[in-house]
Amino acid sequence: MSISADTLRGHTDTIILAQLMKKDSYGYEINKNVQRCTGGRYEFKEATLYTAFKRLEQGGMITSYWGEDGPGARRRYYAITEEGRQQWQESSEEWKETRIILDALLTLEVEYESN
Amino acid sequence: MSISADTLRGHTDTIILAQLMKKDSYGYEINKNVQRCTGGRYEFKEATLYTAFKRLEQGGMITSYWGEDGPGARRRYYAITEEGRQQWQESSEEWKETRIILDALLTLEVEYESN
DNA sequence: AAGAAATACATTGACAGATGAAGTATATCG
DNA sequence: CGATATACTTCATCTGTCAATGTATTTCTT
Repeated sequence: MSISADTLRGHTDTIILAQLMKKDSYGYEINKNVQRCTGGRYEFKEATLYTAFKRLEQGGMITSYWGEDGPGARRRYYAITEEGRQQWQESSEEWKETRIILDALLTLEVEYESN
Repeated sequence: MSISADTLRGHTDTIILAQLMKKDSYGYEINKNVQRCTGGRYEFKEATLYTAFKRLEQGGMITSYWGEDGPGARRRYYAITEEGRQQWQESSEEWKETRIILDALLTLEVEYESN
């Protein structure tokens, strides 16, 4: 089974931020990581990925720099900012909440209990 | 904390189908149910809700009929079709998969293990 | 009885995120 | 030498969300 994009829509930015929490990285590598982490069930379309980088950079969540000129194609590396770390923190908290709510709404087996 | 719409985008149709799995219902009631189930953390905007009904009906997932003329404003009831039930089944399976994958991607604490 | 609030549905235009498609460039492998 | 992998970029288009606006009825409040 592969995961439809609309289901993950809205999580794109947080997924990228999560990757950058570990270390600076670049588009291609991040996408390979996502593929690996999901057992090949999901990958970003290139346009989605680079659109997200632009959005995140404009929002001050990440900064970018060109990698050293080694062999191979040039890479643009991204680094998460302090603001980005906070954003990731908030988004992943929200995810935990969302998960519970969606369990309730999609299956209707249980009602959501507030704390 | 309330849940941002973008995070739930893509789940709208499945949430509605889940409600209709129980019994026929109408827009206003479904939305009140969603509010109740989420402890007030989420509700559909009206335009979103009625857009979704139209989409689902055009896709053959639901059918609709006007409620009996009782007291109160007229209500358009919706009923889930066999196709809709199958769709709900698939979508909620997908949700279980998605949940695991997003846990991995958003927190990066674990890698997704395929079966 | 008058006015506010709740119930109930519908449409339209604008906006944001995702994406197909196309393009640029280098390195590696057979 | 051609195919494939690596790596980034932009643009036009599509889809779902939603603010705004409108219609209509009933119930609650004073």
